Formats: sequence, structure tokens, C-alpha cells
Amino acid sequence: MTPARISKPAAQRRDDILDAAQRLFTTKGVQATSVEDILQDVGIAKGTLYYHFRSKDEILQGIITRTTERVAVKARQVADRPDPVITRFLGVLAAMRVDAPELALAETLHGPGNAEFHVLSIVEMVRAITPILAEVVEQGVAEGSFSTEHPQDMVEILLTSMGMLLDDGIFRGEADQIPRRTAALISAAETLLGCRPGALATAAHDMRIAGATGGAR
Amino acid sequence: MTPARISKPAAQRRDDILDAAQRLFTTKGVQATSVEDILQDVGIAKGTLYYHFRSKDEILQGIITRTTERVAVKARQVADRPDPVITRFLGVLAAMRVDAPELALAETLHGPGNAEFHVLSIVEMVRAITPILAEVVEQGVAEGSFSTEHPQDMVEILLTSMGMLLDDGIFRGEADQIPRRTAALISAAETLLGCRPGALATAAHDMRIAGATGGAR
DNA sequence: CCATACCGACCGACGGTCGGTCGGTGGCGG
DNA sequence: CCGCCACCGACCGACCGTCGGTCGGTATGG
Repeated sequence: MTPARISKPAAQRRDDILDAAQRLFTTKGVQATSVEDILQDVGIAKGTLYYHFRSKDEILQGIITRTTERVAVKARQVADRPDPVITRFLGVLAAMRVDAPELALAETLHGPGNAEFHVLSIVEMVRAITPILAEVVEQGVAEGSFSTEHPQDMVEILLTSMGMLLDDGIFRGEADQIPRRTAALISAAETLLGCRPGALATAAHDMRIAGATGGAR
Repeated sequence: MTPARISKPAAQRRDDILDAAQRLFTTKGVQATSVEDILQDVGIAKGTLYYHFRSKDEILQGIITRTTERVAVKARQVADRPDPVITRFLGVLAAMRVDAPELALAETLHGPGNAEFHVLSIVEMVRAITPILAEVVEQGVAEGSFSTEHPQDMVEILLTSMGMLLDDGIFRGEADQIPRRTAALISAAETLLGCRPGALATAAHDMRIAGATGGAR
């Protein structure tokens, strides 16, 4: 009658838990997801979960770390491709959003505990992606398509504001502003990185990156 | 022996609760502060707190709203002063940090629930201050000291990244980066708003705004 | 046979609720 | 002008359900 205890290698079980938790966290919010919920979804007992993770918070941290690592790998690949600098620049940005749709999706509802999730993700993303993207910009500066004295700093500023302003889990109820903000951020990037005005916007449009057609406002 | 029940007008009691909660939240973190703690600090019973607030979360929201309103008032005053545009621009930024030291201070410790607090503050600040600051920039554009086609958008981007990058409750353990980031943000502001390079930096230095001396990096 | 993975009853703390109490105030009859 | 009383906003604290986390013990498989 007992459903037969199944044992798995720790790494795999860890991933199972992370998968379930990620789905639930993004679906109904971190606070609103109980450990019990995760247990039921994975099909394990409480003790098992706490055998693999020290706390609920560590699970959240685990999701963010895992996702960030995946994105960083993809970003690195894109950054190292033999494409034009502008293509690679936009490609890295795309890698951030494309690979993490799970993080950006759903949970339009109530707040507590969710902004936390989003902001931690953003911070980790900025930390991980800034050096990669700055490298691309530096190459752009070297070849003349970009022009700035502080690539790393400007990239950091751009990534931070991008992460915040395009996340509707943070600026609640302003999802309709996202196209405007996307255009504004591209415009800001052009200015800050000193590339030909409109160069990023048109390239973004060609790459079919959302809301990247016109001027801001 | 019973300490005699003291009754106050609701508004005042509300403020008392907000005061205590703000002190505790910033001291030991939102999550780590129990409702019980607040009760003890204010010297009231649980029912009383829940007579004035619907939930712990509403208290947090109340603190943020109150602080934002105060800052907005001060920012408005500064923006309307008969000073040079650049002075007023920096003055508004200063108003944000000066008037909200309670929000930025302390609680270097453990994470959960605190980033939430900070990020909500930042979002509200951006919402409240953007129009005020954009107005100043527009005046600057009109008189020629600034030059940008999208004042509102650029201000929004600047405020967002400022809020994030200068808050050590968000980028944990990077407090030492703040001077560098301050300089970078000023530099970015100069570029985005199209004012004379170094104009903001020197003015900031004259106004004794922290870490605003040299170029970025 | 021993480490590793797993189980689930149990615990204490916490956020939130609820029935009820207290003190001041305004109206009204005397 | 006084005293009574109905009313009401503010206040109280015992109580409850839920939740994150613990622990002693058990199955599995190398």
C-alpha cells in the first residue's frame, strides 16, 4: 500500500525540488507558496526537503543562482560569437529575458515576498552579466562603433535600470509602460555608450526585440 | 495596578505604530520583526494594532507611503526654489537621501524581507520624484543647460538605477562600491541629460555631495 | 553493513481574529 | 444646571490555524 520509497541521487532530487519550487513561486508568489505545497508537488516528505535544503529561503536562493548561471552561460556564448558588436550586445540582453521567462511570468497578484524574488534575480543578473556585456562594449569602443570612457559603469547602470523598469513584478500595474520603457532604455543605451543614434533601435527592430521601434515617449 | 488604558486619536496612534515599526524594521529587518515586537514597543495590545491596520504588510506600506510623501514635499520645495537648474537638480536628488536616512540605515544582516522593503521604497520614490525632477530638467533644456529629447524617460532611468545601485541593502556587501557608483551615476546623468561634461560633478562637489569628485572608475 | 536518502509526527512562533471592555461625549429628562 | 444614560471609537488579550523547521527513526543500494 505504501507507495514504495524511491531514492534518487541528491543532485537530481535537488533539481526536482528547484523545478517545483520555481513553478510554484512564479505562479502564486514566494510568500504564498508553502513548503507543504512544494512537498506535494515533488511528491516527497518534509524531512527529505530539509535534507537537501537548509531553509525555504535557501531554495529561493538556489533557483536564482541556477537561473543566473544558465543565463550567464548563454550570454557568454552570444558574446563570443563572431557577429557584429551591436548584434552581440543586443543578443546578450535578449539572452537575459529569453532564458528566464519563468522568472518574469505570472503572479500578477498581491505583493509580499515577490518583489524580493525579482530584485534578488536582478541583482544577481547584474553581477553576472555586467562583466560579459562590458567586454562586448569595450570591443565596440576599440573598433569605433561605441564610445564611452566607462564601459563597465555604464553597462551596470543600464542593466540595473533595465532589470527594474521592464519587470512588471516590480513596477506593479505598469505593464503597459514596458514598450515605452524599452524604447527609452535603448535610446539611453545609445547615448551612454556613444553609438550612432538609432543604431541600436534599428538593430533591435531587425532582431525582433519587443517594443524597440521608435523613439522614446 | 493595571496601567490605565490610554486612548488617543486614531491618526496619532497610527503614527506611533508607524514610528515604532519603522525603527524596528530598519533595525532588525522586516521579516525578523514580529508584530509582537511592535506591540511591545508602542505599548498597545494586538487588537489595537489590528484596529488601525489590516495587516503587517499594510504597516510596511504605510511607512513607505509616509516617507515618500515627506520626500516629495521636500523635493517640490527644492525644485521650486529660484536657484540655478543644476543646483535644483542635485538638490532634489539630495532630498531623497537626506530625508530618508531611516530607510537606508542599518540592518546589514541577513536578507529575507528586507530587499522587499528597499525595493518598494525605491519604486515609490521613482514614481513620486520622476515628474518633479523631469520638470527641472525640462526647464534646463529650455534655458540650454540641458539637452535631451526625453527628459521624463531619462530621469526615470537615472532615478531607478540610482536607487538600486546606491542602496547597500540591495547590493549586499558592496557598500565600498558606492563612491564609484555615485561618480558613475553623475557621469551618466551628464551624458543622458546632455549637459556640459563635468558640470554636475563639480556642482555636486561644491554642494558636498558624497563621492562626487572624479570621473568614474 | 554502513552511508545516503528518505519519512512524517511533532513543535513553537507567528500573523491574524474575535468577543468583549472601557472611557469620554452629547443629548435629554428632571 | 445637573445628572443619567445611550452610544461609539479606541482598546484589550485569549485564542486559532498555519507555517517553517526539527528529530528520531527507517528503507535502499553499493
